[in-house]
Amino acid sequence: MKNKKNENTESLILEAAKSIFQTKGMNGARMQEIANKASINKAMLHYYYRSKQLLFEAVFKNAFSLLAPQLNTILNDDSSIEEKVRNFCSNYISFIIKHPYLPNFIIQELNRNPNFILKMKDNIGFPNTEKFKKQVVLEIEKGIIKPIKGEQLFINIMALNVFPFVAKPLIQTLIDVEDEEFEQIVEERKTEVADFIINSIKK
Amino acid sequence: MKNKKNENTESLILEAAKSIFQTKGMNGARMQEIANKASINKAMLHYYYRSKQLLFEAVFKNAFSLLAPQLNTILNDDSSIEEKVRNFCSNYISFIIKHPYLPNFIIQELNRNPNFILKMKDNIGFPNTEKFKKQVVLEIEKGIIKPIKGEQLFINIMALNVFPFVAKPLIQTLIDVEDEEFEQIVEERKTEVADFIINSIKK
DNA sequence: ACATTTGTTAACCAATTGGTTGAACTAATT
DNA sequence: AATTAGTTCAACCAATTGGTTAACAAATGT
Repeated sequence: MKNKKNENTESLILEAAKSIFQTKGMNGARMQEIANKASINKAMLHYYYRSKQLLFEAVFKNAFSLLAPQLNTILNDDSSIEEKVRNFCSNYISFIIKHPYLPNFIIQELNRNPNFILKMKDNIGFPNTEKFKKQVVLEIEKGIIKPIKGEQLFINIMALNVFPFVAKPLIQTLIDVEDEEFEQIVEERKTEVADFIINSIKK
Repeated sequence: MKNKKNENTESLILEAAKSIFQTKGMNGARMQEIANKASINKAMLHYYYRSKQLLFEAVFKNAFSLLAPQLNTILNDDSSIEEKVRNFCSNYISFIIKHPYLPNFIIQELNRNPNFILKMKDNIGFPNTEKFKKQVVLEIEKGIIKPIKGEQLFINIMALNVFPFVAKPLIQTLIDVEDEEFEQIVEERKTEVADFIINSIKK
């Protein structure tokens, strides 16, 4: 076997890189800062990941592979729209509270380099909205929910869940609350958002 | 009087800086690139704005002063909640279509430096949600709308309007549509979002 | 035991980048 | 015409930064 430090160092680097990239972005992150965080020499970053770009891509893929399964719960689950919405809002907000920088990181870096997501699309497990859209059509036909395009409903669900995390500094200042109260408001949204959506679409 | 080129160059720089900063952010922007865009020498940027930081702040304030009045329409207007929501969704989405990079720019840079917004707070015209919150309480008492916290309703309105622009690359890939169709979906949201909100809160 | 591979570091390098300088240019003012 | 004040530029500078190198240390295999 190899040096046992090997695996240790590699994941140590990834963890440090995750933390720096997710808070400062590709452009704001410094290789030296990542090395410091991992308590190793800067040359090691290149030894294990060759370049800043490749290290960044490793972090990004790692982040996206964490997010994708969350989205798939609402897209591929077999329960009713109402159940899915209630489940998703609660679980997804819990998930983001645990990974607060994640959605913003992904959104920001995809804006910086939009065709970067194409590399992800090939992976199995990449979220697909087809099943969800069909289900929306079906429940409308059955008279369970009011007419709405699947795409619009999906965007609304995402927006209501994710936006408070992405725009936290702006929103927090606009509604003039401190951290503690903001966290409480976000916590409330686990059910608040679900109710808001169901109220709107349920017949 | 001074050289008449003066004012011209200064606003030329601001326009170029706006374009570069809003697409690449503070960290991604290069002074040389801004100078190129303005077709002037790099030294001129420092002659008129002293430093990258100050040039950036000028751009940021400019952007924020464009956004603030938009928010104030829904916060300070005297019409009913329903009217305000319908008006705001239509006007705000039209506004962002004209300035597509603006919301993301503001959100991104506030995440990078959260206490930057405090400098804005002093300015008159900084959006304040007090009146809106009172109106929500009032319309609930009158039985016009269902119970909901003003803060939550405000966050929902913002989220549904802004999120598609902020997360465009992600959403567009997830729902698998090309630019043209995405623009059409966004256009639909001028009324779609308003209906969605009203449906949810109207008694 | 010894050679080879793998892991780690300090020092170094070339390119980039924000910022400065001093001279040249322009247009009012005296 | 000379002076003055503001404007513009080419060249330069120091610091930062991603990346490399060469030597050393620690495992591993034979």
